[in-house]
Amino acid sequence: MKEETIFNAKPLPQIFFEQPTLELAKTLLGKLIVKETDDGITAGYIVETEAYIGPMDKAAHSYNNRRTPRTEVMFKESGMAYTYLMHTHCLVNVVSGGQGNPEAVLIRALEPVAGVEFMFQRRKADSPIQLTNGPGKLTKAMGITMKDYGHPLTEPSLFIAEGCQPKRISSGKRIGIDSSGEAKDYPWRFWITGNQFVSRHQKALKIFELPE
DNA sequence: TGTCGGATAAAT
DNA sequence: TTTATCCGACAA
Repeated sequence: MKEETIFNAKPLPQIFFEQPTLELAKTLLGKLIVKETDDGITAGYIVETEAYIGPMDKAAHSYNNRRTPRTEVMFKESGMAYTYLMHTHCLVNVVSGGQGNPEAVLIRALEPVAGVEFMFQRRKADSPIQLTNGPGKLTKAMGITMKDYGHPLTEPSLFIAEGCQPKRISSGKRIGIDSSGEAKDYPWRFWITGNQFVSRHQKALKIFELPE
């Protein structure tokens, strides 16, 4: 698996991104995210996501269809990268919801698969677990920056590929949005049940068993 | 636990 | 011009 998997990894087609945001947030789990830079390739399985459904979600930057230079890409077609800065950190989302409907899925944690040596070069960490177990950590480890804003994830040098199918998915409240009114309790955080690379442990509100 | 960093956008 | 944010490093 590893290098050969990556070498052969092909971007998923556009149609993959054209599913409802909550479905996409779940089906992204276990998929491979791949980034190519001058250093080489890094890749990891997505193990944690959060859905943001702009028009009715107070926690989303695009709440109430708020349209600014920052959120502009969320109004475009599904499958683009929405990167933004949170203090000093870059975070990456997958745009969803279709053109004119500003929704997105935040990538919150990865299980490193390839290019771990490059990740350690970019980030100080004691173990591979610490390398990509948070939304700001994984972008730094993979070299994802604001230059990736608006990049279609169906094409190199930043794309999503087939990975592995999780057996169980947990859902719970999203992280870090405590001042977003009723939206703070929406169960729109998803993670692979039991995975070591998830950013923060939390009691699951619901567990989904997936077919083989 | 708490502080601070320093882009973007809302609130004042 | 001030405050808040989908976070993380470090101090204590």
